[in-house]
Amino acid sequence: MVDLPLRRETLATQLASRLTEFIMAEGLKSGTSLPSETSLAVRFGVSRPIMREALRTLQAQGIVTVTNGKATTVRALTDAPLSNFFAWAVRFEQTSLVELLEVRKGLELQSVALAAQRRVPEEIAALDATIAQMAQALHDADAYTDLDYQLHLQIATATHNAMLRHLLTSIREPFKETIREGLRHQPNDRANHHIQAGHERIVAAIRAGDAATAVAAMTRHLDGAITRIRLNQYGELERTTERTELTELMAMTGIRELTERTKLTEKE
Amino acid sequence: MVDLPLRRETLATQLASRLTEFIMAEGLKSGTSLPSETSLAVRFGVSRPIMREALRTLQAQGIVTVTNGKATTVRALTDAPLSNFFAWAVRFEQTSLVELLEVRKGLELQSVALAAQRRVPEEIAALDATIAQMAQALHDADAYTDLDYQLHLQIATATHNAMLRHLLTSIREPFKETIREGLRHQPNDRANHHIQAGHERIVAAIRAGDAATAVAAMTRHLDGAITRIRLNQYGELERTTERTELTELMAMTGIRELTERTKLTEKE
DNA sequence: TCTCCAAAACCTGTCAGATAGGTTGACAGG
DNA sequence: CCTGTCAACCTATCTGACAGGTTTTGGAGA
Repeated sequence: MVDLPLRRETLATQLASRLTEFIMAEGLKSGTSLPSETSLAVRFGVSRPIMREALRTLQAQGIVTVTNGKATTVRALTDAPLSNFFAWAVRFEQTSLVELLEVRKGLELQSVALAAQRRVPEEIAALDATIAQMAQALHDADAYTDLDYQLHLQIATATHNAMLRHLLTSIREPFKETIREGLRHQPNDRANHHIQAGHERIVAAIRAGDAATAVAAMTRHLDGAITRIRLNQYGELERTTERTELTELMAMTGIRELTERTKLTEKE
Repeated sequence: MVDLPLRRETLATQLASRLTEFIMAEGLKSGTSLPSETSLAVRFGVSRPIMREALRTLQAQGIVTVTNGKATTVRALTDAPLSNFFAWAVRFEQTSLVELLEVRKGLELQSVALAAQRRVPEEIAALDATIAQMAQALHDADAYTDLDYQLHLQIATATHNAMLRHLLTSIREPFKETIREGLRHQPNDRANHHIQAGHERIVAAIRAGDAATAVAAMTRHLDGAITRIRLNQYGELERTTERTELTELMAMTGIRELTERTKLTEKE
């Protein structure tokens, strides 16, 4: 006798799978309407509430859009599910921003590399425009943060890899508020100019189509920072030479007390 | 007059947000039980079906586990939502495996780099054990595929970055079946040994704690392959020298007709 | 008094039926 | 041709009920 329970999945869970198969089988493209809840419920032999639970699952997975009054439609791929995931991972404190930043580093490096290889003139122009705006927003933390976000997004777009762009967009969101806070509490001219210089180096390399240099610049922009956090954990902050980069990193990761210590050190 | 619609969100959608806030506010850790659907429905002033729809949303987001008979519990972070996302992106044909492979490259490079820096003796031992098994499974496509998956997972684990591991695990799933198929249809001794040698180089660098070499080895394992796909698109396959690496890549991306052409070329 | 088992209590799973409210298109009237 | 109204259809939400799995508890038996 087997003691393995059969069909442990609820109807709604099974339905969710069936519905995605249904969408695939019918070859429904994004924007296409699904049959009404009632007819779907009849077709799959379940009650309407159960069908609704299944549709909510698909909605949460970003597969369909449900609107009152209209028919449910198939949705184009969005980064909403990814954003949700990263946001929850951080909020639930099962993932630190440092961990996320390490992942982001891998993605950003691949991003600049591909961007340098594939950018078209319009994308270069857009990058230049953003850089110019950033130069004028050096003292406006809010504006600068938004432009920074925009710049990295434009780089990701220049890769012509939608999945990479989705991931970078989503993974960056949890940082956004923290970066802004960091910049607000630390209006440091030297640091700001240093950050801006880094951005310009990256864009210049992309413009030149020089992937290796672009990666190097982005690495300098992100990498050293991560290791310096760890150095600091071992009490070796004082030996760190390039404090401005450290400052930038702290702004990104929201490590406040470290910021305070740096300020003190700098005043001496 | 503003033409912004007011409160377009459904009760269930709003509830999903409220529930995550509720979980956070109560400081519920993974494994903790939530109140019953009925009591939650009463507490938030909605009917039970609506509360169920909200809980299904959280379930789809991987935040809770709903089990018949038991109370709903808060769930530890899983890669299920990510796997879902990547699988759907590929199945819905909005993302190509090449795009996914480019993303994966960024993650894998960061993965080996961190693994080389942070691996502990037990992890080195595990990697060695897997490599040894792979050496003996060179002619068993199924076994080799599983071991390959296991190896990359072990590397990701050695980064001690759970988020990176989640992403790599999830992004790899869509490839799995394709890789297996590729290896099955192409029992090429030279190619197999070449793949195995690449794996051994990677593990050796990790063992030595040499991040740069590890990245180089992983790059050789993944990178050249991507560009060669593009070269082939421009009809320059014949000029490509290292065909075994190309073979490996095709197995990974499931480009079958390319495989056929390579075979023919090799026979000459 | 302690052990064990069965029933009760509680929980999720599912259904039927009904009402409210948003969306669209057709059609009549200006 | 434009406009306003109505009908048809769709999602949003609720009530109430029953089925079936899980845990708890209380009583019978040792």
